[in-house]
Amino acid sequence: MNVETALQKLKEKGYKRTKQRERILEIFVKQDQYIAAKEILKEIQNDFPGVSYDTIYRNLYMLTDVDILEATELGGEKHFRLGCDTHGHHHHFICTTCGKTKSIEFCPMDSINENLNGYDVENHKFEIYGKCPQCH
Amino acid sequence: MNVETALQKLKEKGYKRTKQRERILEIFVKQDQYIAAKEILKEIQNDFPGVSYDTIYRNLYMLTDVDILEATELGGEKHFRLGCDTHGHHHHFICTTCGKTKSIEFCPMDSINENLNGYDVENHKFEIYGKCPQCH
DNA sequence: GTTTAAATCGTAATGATTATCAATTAACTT
DNA sequence: AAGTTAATTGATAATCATTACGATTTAAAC
Ligand SMILES: [Mn+2]
Ligand SMILES: [Mn+2]
Ligand SMILES: [Zn+2]
Ligand SMILES: [Zn+2]
Repeated sequence: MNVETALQKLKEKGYKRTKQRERILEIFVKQDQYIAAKEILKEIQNDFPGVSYDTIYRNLYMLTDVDILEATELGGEKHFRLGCDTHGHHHHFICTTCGKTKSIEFCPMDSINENLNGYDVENHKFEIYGKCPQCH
Repeated sequence: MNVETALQKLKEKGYKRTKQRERILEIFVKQDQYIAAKEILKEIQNDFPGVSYDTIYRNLYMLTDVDILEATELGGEKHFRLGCDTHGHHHHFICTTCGKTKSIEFCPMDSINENLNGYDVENHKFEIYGKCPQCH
């Protein structure tokens, strides 16, 4: 997904177009990896020295909510990345050094034959952690 | 695993037997669910009004390190549970209301045929979240 | 250009986790 | 049983991510 597509999606949902949002989206579009909130803040401060953490988190959560970003918890911090829209539901290998990801086109839920009768499944997480070829 | 077995394991590793450790282990042995650090603190304060958070965390991490406990991140907080030693490597359904778990005797890594050549896999996480029959 | 609700900023509060260090204690030695 | 010592704990403060909030600004609709 590119920045304009994302901003279009936001417009349709009634969100305003702001310079800060554009900038946040640019950061994510550029890199295929999970990024922590403080890294986003740091990056944005180049253009907007006075950005508030409130602005960062509010937007990250909002963008996750409208499925533009994906979130996960890495090393006790929330990390975000641009959602993959080139294919369907899938999972990721995540490099514990640089945060780059590789898609895993396999969902273990499809293979679950455990008896989960009586259980209400709301969500699931399958992530593989390690070193990518560049960091290995 | 029971408290005495766990304490024996600690002894073999050179850790001392303390009342606080016994108490922490008792809590975990009693319940088949993920518990947050602050809940452990609260529980232990009944017997040791002055326990320090340092004692709680140090022990939880140490017990995880020697494979007596398992840890995971739930809702932004570290949670711990007694490791399952009745069967081999497996995963869990986790109730998002009460923290109780159900073993899932299936590991998606066994079914991974993705090409991960050049990637160094260190770890993986597969968890299913939802409501258990009691909380449903 | 006016209006208005959304968004941002500046700043403070919260809450979990980590760190420090003096005092205590379990386990070993004599 | 008393002495020794390193591990452990308690009291407390620091750190760090995240959340909260009122005042100000701004995007976008009219
Ligand atoms: Mn992907
Ligand atoms: Mn289990
Ligand atoms: Zn990498
Ligand atoms: Zn439950």
